[in-house]
Amino acid sequence: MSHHAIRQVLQGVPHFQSLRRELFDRVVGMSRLRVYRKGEFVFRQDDPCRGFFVVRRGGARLYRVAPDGRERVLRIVSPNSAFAEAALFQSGHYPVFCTAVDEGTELVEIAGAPFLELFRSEAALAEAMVAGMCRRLHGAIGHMEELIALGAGARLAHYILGLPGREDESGTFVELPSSKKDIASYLSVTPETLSRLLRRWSDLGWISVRGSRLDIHDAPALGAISDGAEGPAVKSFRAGA
Amino acid sequence: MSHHAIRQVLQGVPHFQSLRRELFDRVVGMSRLRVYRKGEFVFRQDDPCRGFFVVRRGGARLYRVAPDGRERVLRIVSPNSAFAEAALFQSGHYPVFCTAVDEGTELVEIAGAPFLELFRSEAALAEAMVAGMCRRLHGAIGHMEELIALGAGARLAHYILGLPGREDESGTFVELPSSKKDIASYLSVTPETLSRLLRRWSDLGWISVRGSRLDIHDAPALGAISDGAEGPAVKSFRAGA
DNA sequence: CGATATGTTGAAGTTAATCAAATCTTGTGG
DNA sequence: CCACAAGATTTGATTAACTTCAACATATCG
Repeated sequence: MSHHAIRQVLQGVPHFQSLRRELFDRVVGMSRLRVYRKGEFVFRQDDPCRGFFVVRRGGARLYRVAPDGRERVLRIVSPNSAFAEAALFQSGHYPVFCTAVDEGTELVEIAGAPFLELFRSEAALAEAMVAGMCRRLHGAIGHMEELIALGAGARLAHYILGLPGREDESGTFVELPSSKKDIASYLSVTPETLSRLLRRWSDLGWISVRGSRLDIHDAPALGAISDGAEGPAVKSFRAGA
Repeated sequence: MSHHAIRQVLQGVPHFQSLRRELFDRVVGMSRLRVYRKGEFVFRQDDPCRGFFVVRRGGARLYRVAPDGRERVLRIVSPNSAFAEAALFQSGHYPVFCTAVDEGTELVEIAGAPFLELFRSEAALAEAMVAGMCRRLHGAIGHMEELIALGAGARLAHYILGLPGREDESGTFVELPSSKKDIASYLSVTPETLSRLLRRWSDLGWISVRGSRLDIHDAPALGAISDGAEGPAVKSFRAGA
């Protein structure tokens, strides 16, 4: 029975934290769990929006394709995070493409129409959703600032430090949530540059790279880089007004 | 009597479009109009959030200040647009600084507390707000994509073409909504680079620059630039999956 | 086990930042 | 109304970061 799994996943999502039992159950009732193969499309740009999603296992890769075929990864969604909620309230079409990162990726899909209905009748849900979106908005702005103001090295360092770290007998490490190609696209650098940066830090003894696993040996050093040390960064201008 | 002015301004804002008369009147009732001097602070980062704003005349300049004093313009708000709504639902503190762009800038301030109360009790308002925020979110993501994927020239061209164009006996023109220094900061280029780009296009006969007024003589050429022609742009990668 | 995609490394070219300094604006006090 | 000071804008020369191009190495999948 997947209801239990669905319940478990949705409980972990901020959107539904403050929801009273009865409403939460209704949301669970309008949801279903689906398993995807690696690279399988979850939806395509301009598809009509059937609902939004929460990741249970694996990952979702949101990206856009330019007219000339180049693609840009906008977000890599990890377990327990929601995505595509905004599409519900917009044009009713998904504004991006979405594929599964790993074989066996599991997503909970919350049906759009019934959810919208519930949304309209329940202020608590509305407020929780709005709060969640504000968070996302600020996240996007933060990412934006990062990407623009800082050099490639700072972006990568910041990104790595932002990944959920795990512990091990060999120390702290993080797992890249997708291929290095995608990470590079997300950070808006070429795969070559990404590779070279990892290499440099590896040579400096700050990290070790084994496939998609990065062992962090000197987080403070990365922190310094991520705060603008070293990189080019637009030195911008001093206050005024 | 400023109520008429307030009513007039708020009617033009998407957030309140779908509101029935009675609710709209209540929103008007919790708003006040205020005039600012050039460069005057509207609020500072971390100030407690008293409410949010709509521009009636002039402009609002939202920016952040880095620890070392450098500032970055995140948004320049023009008449009939709202800002700082997100702060209401977040921590209750403004996440940025805001100053008035022009002498005599007029802003409508909608008081936060009563508005939130109304928001909680009125699903229609909630939905309109959410829709507005989704728009903003997509706007931010769009801006982000621009800033990152495209070169300085493409960003500027795109920005210019996005400004509201006016007509004149001498043709089409746009008015920069703030100083070139601020525009440069917003586009994340140095003032020097901005100046050089305008110069180049001016030499090519595509535009004429007279202070903050730009006459557009060859919009298609700018359009080509803004679509990635010329610029460096991360040539990224071809499809897959 | 071979084919295709991903990741790595090296050399060269370009964009845009930085540094330095001149010129133009704007607001102020005389 | 004019001279001056402060800031904004422009221009030139230099420099560094990152992309691009090319080629090799390593995975991954059928």
